[in-house]
Amino acid sequence: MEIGTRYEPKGMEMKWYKNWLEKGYFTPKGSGPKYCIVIPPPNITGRIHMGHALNITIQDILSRYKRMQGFDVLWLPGEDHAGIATQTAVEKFLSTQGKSKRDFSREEFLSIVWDWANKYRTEIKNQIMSIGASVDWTRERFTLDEGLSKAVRKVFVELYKKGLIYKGKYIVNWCSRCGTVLSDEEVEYQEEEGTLYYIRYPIKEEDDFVIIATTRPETMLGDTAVAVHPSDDRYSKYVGKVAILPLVGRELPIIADNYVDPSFGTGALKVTPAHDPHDYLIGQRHNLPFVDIFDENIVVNENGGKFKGLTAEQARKAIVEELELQGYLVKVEKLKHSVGRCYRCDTVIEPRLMDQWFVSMKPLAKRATEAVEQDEVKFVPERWKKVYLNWMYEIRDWCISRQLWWGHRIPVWQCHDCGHYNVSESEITKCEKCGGVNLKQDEDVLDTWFSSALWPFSTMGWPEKTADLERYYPTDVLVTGFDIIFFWVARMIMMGYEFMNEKPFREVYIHQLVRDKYGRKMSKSLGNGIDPLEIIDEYGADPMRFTLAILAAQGRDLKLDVKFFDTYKKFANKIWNATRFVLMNLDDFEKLDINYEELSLVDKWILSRLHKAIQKVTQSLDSYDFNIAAGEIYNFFWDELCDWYIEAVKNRLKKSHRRLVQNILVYVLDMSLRLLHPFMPFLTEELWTKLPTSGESIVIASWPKVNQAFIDEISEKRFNMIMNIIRGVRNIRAEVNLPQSTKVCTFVKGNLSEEEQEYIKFLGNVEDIQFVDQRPEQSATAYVSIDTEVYVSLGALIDVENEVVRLKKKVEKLKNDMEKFTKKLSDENFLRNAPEDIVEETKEKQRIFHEQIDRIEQIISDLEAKV
RNA sequence: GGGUGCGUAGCUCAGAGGGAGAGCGUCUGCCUUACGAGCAGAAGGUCGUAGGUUCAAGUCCUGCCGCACCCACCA
Repeated sequence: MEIGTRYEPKGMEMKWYKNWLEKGYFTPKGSGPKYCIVIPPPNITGRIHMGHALNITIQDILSRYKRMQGFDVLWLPGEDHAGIATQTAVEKFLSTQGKSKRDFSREEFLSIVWDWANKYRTEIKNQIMSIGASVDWTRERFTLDEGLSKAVRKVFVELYKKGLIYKGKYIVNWCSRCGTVLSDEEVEYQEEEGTLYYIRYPIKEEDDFVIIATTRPETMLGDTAVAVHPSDDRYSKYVGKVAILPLVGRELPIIADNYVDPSFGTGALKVTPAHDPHDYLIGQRHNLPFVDIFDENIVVNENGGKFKGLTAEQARKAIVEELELQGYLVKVEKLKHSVGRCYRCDTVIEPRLMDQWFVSMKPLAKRATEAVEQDEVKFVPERWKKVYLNWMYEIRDWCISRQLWWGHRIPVWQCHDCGHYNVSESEITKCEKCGGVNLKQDEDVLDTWFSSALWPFSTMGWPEKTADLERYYPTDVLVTGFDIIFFWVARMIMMGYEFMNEKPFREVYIHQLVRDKYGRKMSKSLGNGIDPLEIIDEYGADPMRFTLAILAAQGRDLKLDVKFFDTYKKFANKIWNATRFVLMNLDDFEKLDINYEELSLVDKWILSRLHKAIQKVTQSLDSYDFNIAAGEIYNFFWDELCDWYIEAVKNRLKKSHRRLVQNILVYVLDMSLRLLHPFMPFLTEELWTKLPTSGESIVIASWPKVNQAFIDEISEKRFNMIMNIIRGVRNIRAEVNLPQSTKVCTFVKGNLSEEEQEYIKFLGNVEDIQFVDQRPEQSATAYVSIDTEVYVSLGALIDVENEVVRLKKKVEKLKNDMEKFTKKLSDENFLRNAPEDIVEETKEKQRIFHEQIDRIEQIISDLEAKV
């Protein structure tokens, strides 16, 4: 069968993907041992990025590997409606058309977002397909599907009934751009250079004052107290007195509270209970008034008097000017402090006192914490366990209401007559408490992560008792990045135990974050993103996948440089051409029952190497060491199979060994392609199906098993020697500047079989091998071991001085290496304490070095005698 | 303040108790009929630093120096 001369991924990939879908390989059969992964649903905000590509590649490697191992694999796909992110994206889109959300009713706006969602879902689906993901599309889910929405409502209602959901007025994080509150996790803190303002607050009816320090002078409009530490002598005389708020005139009690740090600023704190979480607590403790000075756009409201209508920033400027003018401003200092910003739009977060819905987390956290402590749910790499646990130990309540339109509307109908919250899974028209019909559903939607938390079971049909839940829950592994351990992983574990009474997954594999080649986060603003679709287009999905896999060591970051893709595209091409070579030599192929004893040395060598590779790849995949698995197959295929085995058998294919060699080649190639398939599904399918021994599809081919009978240390050792002899011969040619195409003659002291001589002649480009008792004149030393020495006849080309220098260098190196062993062996403690096999091994190595050095030194002194 | 990870070849990174590895880059040869997206050969490292454990330390422990990051606090 003929194939083209170059690896060309275009066209080939989608052809196979369609074929796989038609054959239904990705839909599990529903019987036998199962393996299940649910995909982390991508947001429908746009294109997938490299992080998704890595995430999907890893899951696909696992899925395909397990499928080949005979597991009934379900990899369940879907997308996330991504509340804030999507609404922001749509609003941005509308603004390019000169429109805004306010131009539409809620229903109209939602219909626009639904169009958007449908469009991007299709696009993302295509993108996932183009990577080659073997997901079961017949089970695709979306977080806003009716079924999943039902699950969301049921969970809300049940948590409410258990008293784990409550509504209350607390300080929350407000993003004025998004127009919604955020959970604590959605706020990202950054160190920023700020200013600390020292302001004089006069004492009422006294000619005295206290100085407070603040980074946010504008919030003084909402001050309702001044606080000092109870044991701060500097201020004890003021406690109980009243300060006058400059510019405003409000009377502020001076109170003592332990929260105040006497060493910060002046040790006196202005208390703004409505705009700072700590001040809020102080306000509660001391029963202070709460004065909210901002509206929803963080513009000063009527409580700000003459500053009304100014943004926070403008207000700060105006207030500072005014303070200075009136002599209240004492001094300003630079101060580094951290500022919270919205994780979606980077707007500065304003703490505000608002009435919101919360989930009480401590009760939910209990089992989810124990489960991870006891490794019922295991983190890989293990260090993330600690990160998870630390967060769980300190868990705080979760603000789940969002002032958005896009999402799951909160299933609460408040009665206008009696104020009762009617919490219900379905629309309610009559108040269950007072019977009134004046009900209004809560305007807010739920945090997008609320539905994500249910993903492992809601996608399988919960709350119905479905066959899928029965069979596939709990899932086997969750593959995700560390950045969403708190957002998502922790919450899934909590919800899984709460509603399924069972963990959602046995293991959590945490992979790296993909960064650019300088280690920076890939972002739109930096323009340093690498678009997986462009990479697929230019290099192919298989090389991209292989690149990501081989870089996926268990670290924190994956620094990605586009040039890596080129390297592994070359590898794909190598696989392509190696297969092409094999196929070109199969015109008269006939399958043989191979008798191992009949095999030649190279055959035994490659089979041994193959089975060791099978072992290593299998073990590495079992432990999520994708980089090791990929590296192993890369080296085996390129170095051993292509550069040695195929090179060696080129000659043998012409001879009477042809049949046998064809069979070994096909076998080794077949097994190699299977090992490669999880990494490079398209290429391996394309090539494997062309092999004479192949079946219907490599997707459903069985995973290679290690056959101990093929592991043959003796043949490996012997062929290793042959390789070293050949390298030695080539080396000498390079040393004396002979082209490798120049045939040379060699002399051998020792024993080599006919077959071994054949390899040396063919691969070393050696014309003739003569056996001798000692080194002949005018020859260079290519190889020296205890029982075998190989010399290359150079005739007049030999430069004795050069040869001496070369050998001396070699001896030097050998001596250096031997030194370590000699040292060890002369150490009594080593001999006494080291395990016997190590001592023996060391002695043996030392002996080998010693003899080699002896031999070469003798050769050197012979040569020197002649000069 | 609490925690995590990382310092190994010029670059990017593997390796985690017994002779320092890969890819890229560099240098030298090769128009060898599968592949120049290739083949052969070579140069290049006191494994951040100081101690400790051990017969034996890139590898385990401790301190230090650098670089990232997470959590909490930040008037």
